[in-house]
Amino acid sequence: MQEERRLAVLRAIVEDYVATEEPVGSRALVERHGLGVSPATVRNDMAALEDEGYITQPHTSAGRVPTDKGYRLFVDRLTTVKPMSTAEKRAISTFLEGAVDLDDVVGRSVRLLSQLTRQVAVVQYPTLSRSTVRHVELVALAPNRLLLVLILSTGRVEQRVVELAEDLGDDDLAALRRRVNGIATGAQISVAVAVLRDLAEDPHAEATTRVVVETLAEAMSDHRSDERLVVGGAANLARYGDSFDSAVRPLLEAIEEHVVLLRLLGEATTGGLVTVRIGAEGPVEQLSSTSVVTTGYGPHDDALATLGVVGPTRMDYPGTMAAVRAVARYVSRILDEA
Amino acid sequence: MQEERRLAVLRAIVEDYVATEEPVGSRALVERHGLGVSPATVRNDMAALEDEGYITQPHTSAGRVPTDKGYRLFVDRLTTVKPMSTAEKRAISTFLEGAVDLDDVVGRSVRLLSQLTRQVAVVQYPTLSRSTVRHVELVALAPNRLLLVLILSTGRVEQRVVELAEDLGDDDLAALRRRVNGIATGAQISVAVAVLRDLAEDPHAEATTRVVVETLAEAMSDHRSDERLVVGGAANLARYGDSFDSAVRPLLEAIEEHVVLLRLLGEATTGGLVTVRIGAEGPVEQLSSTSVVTTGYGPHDDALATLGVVGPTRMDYPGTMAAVRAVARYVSRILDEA
DNA sequence: TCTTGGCACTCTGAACAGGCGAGTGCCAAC
DNA sequence: GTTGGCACTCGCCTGTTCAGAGTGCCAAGA
Repeated sequence: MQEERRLAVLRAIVEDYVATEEPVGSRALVERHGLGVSPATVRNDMAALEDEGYITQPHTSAGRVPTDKGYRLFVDRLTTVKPMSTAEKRAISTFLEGAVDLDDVVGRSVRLLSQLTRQVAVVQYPTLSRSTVRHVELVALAPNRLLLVLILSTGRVEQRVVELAEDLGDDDLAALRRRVNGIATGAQISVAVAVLRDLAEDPHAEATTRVVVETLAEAMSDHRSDERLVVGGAANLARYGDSFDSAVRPLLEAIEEHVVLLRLLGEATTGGLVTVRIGAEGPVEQLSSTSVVTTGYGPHDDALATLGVVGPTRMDYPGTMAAVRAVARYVSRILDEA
Repeated sequence: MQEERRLAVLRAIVEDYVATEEPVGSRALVERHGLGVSPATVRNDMAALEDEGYITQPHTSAGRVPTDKGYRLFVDRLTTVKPMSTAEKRAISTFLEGAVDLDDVVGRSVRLLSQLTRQVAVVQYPTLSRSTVRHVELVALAPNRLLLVLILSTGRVEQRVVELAEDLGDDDLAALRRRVNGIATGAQISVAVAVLRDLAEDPHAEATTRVVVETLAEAMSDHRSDERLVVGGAANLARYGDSFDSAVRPLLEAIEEHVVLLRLLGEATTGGLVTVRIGAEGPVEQLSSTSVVTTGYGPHDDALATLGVVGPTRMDYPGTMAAVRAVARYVSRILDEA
């Protein structure tokens, strides 16, 4: 039972610190939370918690602040992800409902997430590799220039221009279009790429066919698109105010470097599970004072990509986790419909 | 001739202040620039410049700092936009050369511009209204669902999904495709929209045709796309360091609010002219300590959109103007080719 | 009439000292 | 195991001092 109270004290410390951004002392703690014991008792508990590494004091005669380990315990054992209110749910769903295409869905998600959490939001575009080809279109820009348009099941559109060695008639173009679509349409990207590559290397095939097919395969396997992501809510960084150098600067730099952000997002998790990485647990050492809350999303509960929030270790974990989970769920549903 | 020297003094003050970020005093001035006169003389000139409002001192017994008016004079009369070195030119051109599509061109331009200027770069997508339709593609997702893909001369692709009241056979689809392309392909957006709208309102036309045509017209006239822009180099804000609240915060907020940024970019200028708006000259009062350097770009010297840089009033104007102009020129050339 | 050296003056920013208060740790009593 | 009491430790705030940078102005010189 002391054990229980100690955890209550830790939870109270975390909550107060997140709210006030100031080290929290024993007196304030008993006053604000109805702990039913005296400050002295709380002090004993605090001393114990400090011994175990869950909290520290910035300096003697200051209140206590949670450590990364403290936040970790808080998230693992003390957090019940609070469900969103129905009003919030409705707001989310109407906000996302109006999207006209994939870009729009992603854009809206970032904005929504950053506004809900008042933090920096990151949304990764759905991966190509697991999606299927919906249609390939070939448009003649000139007799010897072709625009390839690749439309995927996720709603993404890729385009490439190819120069041909020789002019191509309308009939040839139509035949090529039929052929390519015969191969690719409906197939999974990975499969389509393999077949197209084979054809591209077939010495019996026409040069024109080969270059077109090769470019298509390239466009499909181009991992640039896997790595596309959108960031929003950078203005929320302004609220950091203090700790500019230690927190804001590296984060701003990470935001520019999408490669770093991708590492930060990590693997997509499925089934409504939310991943929380606290401080130095993350893969980027410059960001040792920021936490990352992510989850996967995609149609049919297939985690095609990751979305989440980056913020100070001192953040409202329950609220952020709830928001991330909710947005992922609604975005997935929208992708279902499309 | 004193007049001349005074201007030299102003130029020296601006250059030194931009370089050191510190108020510049009379002694430092004569030492660093070979002005050939004594500090006392410079002091007299400074007093005159201050009377005329070109410089101020933050407080008595500090050096001088240029005012907005001072920067204005500097830009108007004292600046010779220094041409880029051939190495820089080549770097720019190879960096932009590798772009595969419009998104890529825009993305690379932002990155390039922000790296060249070490500032926040903004690139607006080419406007729809002046571009022409290259091709319209209709893809049957299901018998009663159609994906419309609209390909424009600028390389932009718009897509929409329409639900049809009744199923559509392959032949009907092909006929519709021919018809729509007959109307739109090659036409200017504004013309195409007008014709399509007419058809959409024609009571004799089939319902299916009408809904498709209507959606297309909508996609074409959708001004969302005019307003799309990409921002990069926010990490450079970290270099502000001081003046966080007065400069960085409002800028971060503006970066999120694309509407504000669009106002900030203003009208696109043609013919290699670079617009410079200094401090409060701009339309956004929160950004009274930031300057904006912009120019128009587009194929065939047709200013379809604006691109530029946002930074502190205390910036390297000659260098920034040169970079903005150079990037605009190269991007325009690339759009020419496409 | 412009330039220059000299000099008194002003103001900022850094460094330092002292007092206040929040918060702790420990101990003895319950 | 809990509680009240008490001495103690620091960080923060305030006030003061001081050096340095830079100015404005004046009188002398070109």
